Amino acid sequence: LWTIGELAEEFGVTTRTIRFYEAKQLITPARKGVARFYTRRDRARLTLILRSKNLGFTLDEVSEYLALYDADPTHVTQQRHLLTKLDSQILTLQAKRADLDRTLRELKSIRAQTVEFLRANDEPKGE
Amino acid sequence: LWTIGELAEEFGVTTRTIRFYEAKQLITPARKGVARFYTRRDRARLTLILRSKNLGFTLDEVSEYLALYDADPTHVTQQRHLLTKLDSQILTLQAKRADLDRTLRELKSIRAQTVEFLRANDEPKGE
DNA sequence: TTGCTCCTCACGTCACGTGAGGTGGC
DNA sequence: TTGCTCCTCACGTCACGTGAGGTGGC
Repeated sequence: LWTIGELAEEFGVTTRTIRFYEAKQLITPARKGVARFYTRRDRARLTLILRSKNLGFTLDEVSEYLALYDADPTHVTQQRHLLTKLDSQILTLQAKRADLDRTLRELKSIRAQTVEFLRANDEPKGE
Repeated sequence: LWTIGELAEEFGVTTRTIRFYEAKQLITPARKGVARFYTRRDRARLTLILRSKNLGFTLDEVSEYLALYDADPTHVTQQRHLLTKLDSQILTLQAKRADLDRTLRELKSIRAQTVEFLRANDEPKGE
């Protein structure tokens, strides 16, 4: 079991952030007295939350996303619904990756031009 | 020249969003009377703003990013500063892409398992 | 005159940041 | 007793959303 401070430091977020996710019912830690204690499952969910947020999803979307992981594989209709959500999520992420790659190419191009400029205008003061 | 409504529809944002970027001094459209009119330069900046935001940057960061595009290539020290910023931005984006690829692989794995489950449990009702 | 798009406040929302003030166990 | 970490309000902030009420030109 981990304390909120340990988790916060390990994941590079504030304790406020972790408590906020609890208020949104994304994580439900155990209590000993008034203090919170987190299990391995809570840590796994926090990993998924932070990664999803880093990809630009809202906490409502993350909530649905977490449900995909918890999905009970009993009912076929449920699984068909899951498949639809997965496909749409995958398309969204692929579009985002295309944006990201385009921006990276542009930045690298600007970088190359800058390096070339510096090479050309480098004043050999030390000689 | 474009009106704010034309730009909003073309870029899939609200007019409120475009006016907000003006308040943050990211875009400075011309005025005819009280109405705003946007040039090709304004459109180009809006493209960069929206793409950067989609990658998770704040408007303050976008403001710096736009400055990289406008950077006057006259002074060497300025260019060295630009190079530092470019390298840090490139590293950030590469980390983000790693996160994105990891998530995509996981979603595709869950998808494959779901498809397999549906294949195995498919009830041949129509026969 | 009626529609349409434009405008300026201004309050609401989401995801936290940031103190304020207080409690519990080594 | 002093430190440290934990706690619960509660107001502030950022990037807009969402009306409220009003103006201008085809």
